[in-house]
Amino acid sequence: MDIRTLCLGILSLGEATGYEINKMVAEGSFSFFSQASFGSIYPALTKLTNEGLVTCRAEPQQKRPDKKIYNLTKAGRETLTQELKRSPGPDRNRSDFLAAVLFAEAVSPDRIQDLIDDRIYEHRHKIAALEALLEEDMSVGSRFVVEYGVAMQHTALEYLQKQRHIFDRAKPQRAAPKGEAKLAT
Amino acid sequence: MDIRTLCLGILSLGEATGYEINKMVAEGSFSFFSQASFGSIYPALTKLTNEGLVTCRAEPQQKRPDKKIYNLTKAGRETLTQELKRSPGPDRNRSDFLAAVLFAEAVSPDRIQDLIDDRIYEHRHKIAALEALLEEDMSVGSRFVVEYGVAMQHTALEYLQKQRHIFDRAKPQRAAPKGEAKLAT
DNA sequence: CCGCCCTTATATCATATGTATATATCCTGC
DNA sequence: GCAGGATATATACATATGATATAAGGGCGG
Repeated sequence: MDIRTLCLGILSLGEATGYEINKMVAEGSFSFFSQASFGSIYPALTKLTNEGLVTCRAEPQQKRPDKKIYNLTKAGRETLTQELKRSPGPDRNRSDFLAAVLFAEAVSPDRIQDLIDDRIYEHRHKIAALEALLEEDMSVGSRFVVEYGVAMQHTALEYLQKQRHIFDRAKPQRAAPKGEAKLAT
Repeated sequence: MDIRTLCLGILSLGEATGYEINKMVAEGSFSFFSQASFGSIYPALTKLTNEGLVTCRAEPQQKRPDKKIYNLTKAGRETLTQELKRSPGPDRNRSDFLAAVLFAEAVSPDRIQDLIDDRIYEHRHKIAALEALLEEDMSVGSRFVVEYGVAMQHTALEYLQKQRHIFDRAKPQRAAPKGEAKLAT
């Protein structure tokens, strides 16, 4: 799903400005499954406006750039519906933490415990933040997504707590993990 | 973590060609936490070679382009070690599935059950593939990463199985999930 | 037994995206 | 009183993705 479709989807839930979309994606409940920034959101909204998939209404503000409030058009809603008919691509998870653990094993094994302990601390904070968010009112879909996030965070936390000692006496290992197995799909 | 550092990390586990690195990242145990393709790997290796962080040795082949086998240099190993001293950035998870569920709620609620059922099917396959992979020999770090993946897949599967009916009678909802809550970090 | 697709192996190009910065003002906390 | 963050848009630059090119061999179905 590209940023254009993401913007279409967010606007299907109600009008918004580019700034608000960025906030939702960067820190709101959308931050679980998407990621985008000004540099991609503003151009995407401009393009969508030119293509007639969204409308843009400027609201003047004092001593500040005009708010540009975007709304989905009928054509935009149809484009989104078409897009959702296609089966979603696979998840793409990027974790510098897991990479760091795997590489630290070969290069600086002393670092692994710190890496894991810091991560446990972060998971606890994230879980607290998500559970606070769940107190608020939200749609069935939003709650589904946030609770999904909570479940994943809990699993990661428990895994790290259980496994944190497995590297204790491990010597640096040089055996290359092979990529033969067909996991992808 | 950029692709350059990823390549450095993979090469710290043993020499490899660009093609092999791609395979590891696309389908091997690295596919859990990273992703990259030819278009980024080949330029990264070329740049690393020019900077003296890796060496490149060409191995002639018959009727096929020469294999270019890359090795980490001492400088490369030091650069990687330095990089690993910095605390890893937050995970970035992109899930078209979760986005589709959230957006389908507003635009085509009938689609949600199919989306979830397809996803349950995919999770079961992925778990089977990962458990097969665990039968093989691998380093402590690789096993740590793959088992982490299995745990996450199990949680996602169970969550979907438990929650798959919550959308049953849900009407399309328009309430915009707000991005106010401070989750990010 | 012929075509089609997959694998091996490199490489590049157009486009999409992320990072950092620019601009300008107000508010909050120290 | 001032640093830093929030509000709000925008763009330049570097990097990443996805598709395509080249070239040959093997396997499999029709």
